[in-house]
Amino acid sequence: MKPTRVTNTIRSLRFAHGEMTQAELAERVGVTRQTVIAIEQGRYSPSLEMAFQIARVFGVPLDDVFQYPETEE
Amino acid sequence: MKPTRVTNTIRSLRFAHGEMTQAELAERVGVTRQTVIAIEQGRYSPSLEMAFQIARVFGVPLDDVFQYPETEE
DNA sequence: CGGTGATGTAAAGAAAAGTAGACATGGTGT
DNA sequence: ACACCATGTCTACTTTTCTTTACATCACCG
Repeated sequence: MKPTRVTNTIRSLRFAHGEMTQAELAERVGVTRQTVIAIEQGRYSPSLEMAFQIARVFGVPLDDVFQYPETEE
Repeated sequence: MKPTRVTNTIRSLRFAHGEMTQAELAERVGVTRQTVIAIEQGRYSPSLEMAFQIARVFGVPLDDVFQYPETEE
């Protein structure tokens, strides 16, 4: 399982939105808590669909949640 | 295989960028031509990582390439 | 006509993402 | 001490994404 290059600010956004728990975010997005943990820790990059859903929960554009660094293979 | 809710403007962007072929886009993004075809046709939504790479090839923000409709479960 | 390049389809399989359940830990509150 | 809750880990499993190969079609050009 290669770690993804995509980083995110989910943890900050959760706290900025009323101490939202991982479980609550998972439920709102429609995935399991396991998945939220893995994404938040950057263990793998989510599907584009899930990325959009997460951004929507926080009411921010996708780029505010996920960042992609310069291409350095 | 449920079709994704995510739509995209890859085809237009390819033509807007000097008649770029699917094969060339695939090579630039680092995936196969098959994958480009499937994404372009919306048969499934790409990984967030690939979405970022495609946007980068065209030099536009991710939202210019991919759109996510209102949540209608 | 024959050849080439761009696009599309299909199937098998590998790889990554996502699920489900069990269990561990640290904090907080009673 | 005990219960509770949020977080995290692990394993095994299913689903989706992506690859590889092969072949079909269409337009264009010689």
